Amino acid sequence: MSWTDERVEVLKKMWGEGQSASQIAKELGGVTRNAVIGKVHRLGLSNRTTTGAAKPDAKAAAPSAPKKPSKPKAAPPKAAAKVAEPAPVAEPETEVEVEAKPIPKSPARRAIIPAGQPLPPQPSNNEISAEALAKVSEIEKKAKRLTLMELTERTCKWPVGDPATDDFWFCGLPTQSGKPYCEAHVGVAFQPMSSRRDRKR
DNA sequence: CCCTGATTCGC
DNA sequence: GCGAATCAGG
Repeated sequence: MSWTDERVEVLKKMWGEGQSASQIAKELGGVTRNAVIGKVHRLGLSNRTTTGAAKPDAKAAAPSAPKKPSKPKAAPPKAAAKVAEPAPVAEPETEVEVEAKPIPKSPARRAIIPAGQPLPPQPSNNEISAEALAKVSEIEKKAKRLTLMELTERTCKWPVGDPATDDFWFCGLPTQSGKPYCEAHVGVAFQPMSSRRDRKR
């Protein structure tokens, strides 16, 4: 695989969105996360302040080559700008000036749940600790939002949203330990059967 | 152990 | 330029 313009585009986009290198690699396919990281660095976009990492001195000591500030090249000859630019169909338009940039987000709410389908383990307001619930909604902001295909053995499989809706995804955060869910979701998924007071014993 | 990104260096 | 190997941190 090679770094075509499209692939670089995806790389830039996802990296900008804060996706991890491994996720980007999976998305692109045919490359490892190392490749992605290498490319990211070569492209010059690196800083993102996530997990600390940067040890110039370790095994191979070759510190005599400082950084060279990349030259700001402007005006790439290649036609770019295809990001979400739909339908270049021939249009009898007289004005090309269309600066209307509506938010691409159009949540068409239609929460329709197929009857008879077992609902996902969404936390009902039962006896789940308020803390756990709060924690859940908290981490859902940071969820990886994986699709079904992207789930692995160690990604949280907690479903979020309605399966019948567009915004349905899986948490995707790292599982805590052999559990199918991340820490926060484990908290609400596995209730320590508390309500079971020793009835007759 | 799992993950993360950073760096080096042979290709 | 590329990315596996390696390192280092969480």
